[in-house]
Amino acid sequence: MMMIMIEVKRASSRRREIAHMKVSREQMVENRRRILEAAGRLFRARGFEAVTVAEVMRAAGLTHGGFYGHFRSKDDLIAATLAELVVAPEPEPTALSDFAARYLSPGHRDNPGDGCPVAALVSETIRQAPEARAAMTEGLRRQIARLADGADAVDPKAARQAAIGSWAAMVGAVIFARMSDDPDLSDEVLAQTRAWIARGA
Amino acid sequence: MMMIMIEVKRASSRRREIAHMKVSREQMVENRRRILEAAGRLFRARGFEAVTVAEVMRAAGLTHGGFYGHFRSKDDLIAATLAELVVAPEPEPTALSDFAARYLSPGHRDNPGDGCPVAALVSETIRQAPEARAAMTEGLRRQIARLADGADAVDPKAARQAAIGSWAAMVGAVIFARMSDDPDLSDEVLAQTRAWIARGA
DNA sequence: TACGATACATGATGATGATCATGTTTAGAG
DNA sequence: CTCTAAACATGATCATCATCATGTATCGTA
Repeated sequence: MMMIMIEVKRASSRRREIAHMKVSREQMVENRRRILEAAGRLFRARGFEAVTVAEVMRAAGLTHGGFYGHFRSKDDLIAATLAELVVAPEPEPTALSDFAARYLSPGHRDNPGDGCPVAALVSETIRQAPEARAAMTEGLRRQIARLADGADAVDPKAARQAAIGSWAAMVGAVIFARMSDDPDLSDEVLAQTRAWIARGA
Repeated sequence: MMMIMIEVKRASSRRREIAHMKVSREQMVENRRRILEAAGRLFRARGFEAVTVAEVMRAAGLTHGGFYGHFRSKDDLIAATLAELVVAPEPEPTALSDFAARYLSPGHRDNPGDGCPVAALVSETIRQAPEARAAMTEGLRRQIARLADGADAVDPKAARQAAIGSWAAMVGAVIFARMSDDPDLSDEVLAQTRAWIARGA
């Protein structure tokens, strides 16, 4: 859930130094990583549509022209970013209630850019290209499995039900909390959802 | 949750008949209603960004030029549409479990255009103008109150907690179900969330 | 009944942003 | 050490909108 901050200043000055330069193979790999990292942060913070290709490249310390050397299209970048964010990470086992406590915290609500990509992007992913939906669907499968492992239920069926219900509630609650323009209601949604989940985990 | 279908064909031919015509006061009121109706359907089906002003007007049987006689801007239309969809309707009392059963049905999942505006649009509303967020927040308040009324809980505190937790789970589950490209997983999310809510309602 | 305001149609305008075209330079093959 | 292809920068292009400008015909007032 946390994110490595990249040094934008450094990247920016580096760009000047290496202007008009073919870059080493490892530098290119590093550049691709930066692009995905920047895209992950920007997409989560502002959504797929609102973020421009040029902006992602700038945040990665490059200019817009080089983009199509790394990705076929913006759709391609979106799919790759989702794959990176939701299917690449190794799932760590966690107790469901611990996870819910962190997930439903004001800190998470207030920092979408380095928060859960599902809460930030599921809804938009509905209308994205098949590859993007596939990545998000795979992420959903894994998250359900992970939470079912961390649920203390009597049997696997009950664990899976708790995982699905709790996960839906967590994501819904964070979306509500981010949308609300009333801070008290926002806090209440987080706290009550957490209590509601604890009651049945 | 249901919607009145407007006769697009009829509206379209009517447009031809009344080309270049100042319209009666009641016709203008009717036109505004049609615009909001069309916007409600299109926004829910495809999101705020993907729908163009011209398209809304066309669906309402008019052309793009007249739009600014009714609304100050597209943002203004968005706010007005949300107000219409989520705060205007008179809340009918419903048992929470009955409501959840309808809400978590495949029929609702498969017809966003005449389905719940919250499931379709909360997430995008986070980045909309203050008026839009205010309308959606007010809708959230009312829905929580309505569901709390319909919950059979021992005390009002428990009812409110059940309302918030269940509502977050319902919206999250419908979003998941719409996003999933795996029909089995999609169905499972709906069914399990419904069971999970029933367990604690 | 005549006229002025208005509701809408048609046709710009201007900005934005994805994608392409071209140039420069050096990494890395030979 | 040479050359060539690659990687990125700069500068188009082209489409898509939101919004504005103008014209027309009728509604509703006087």
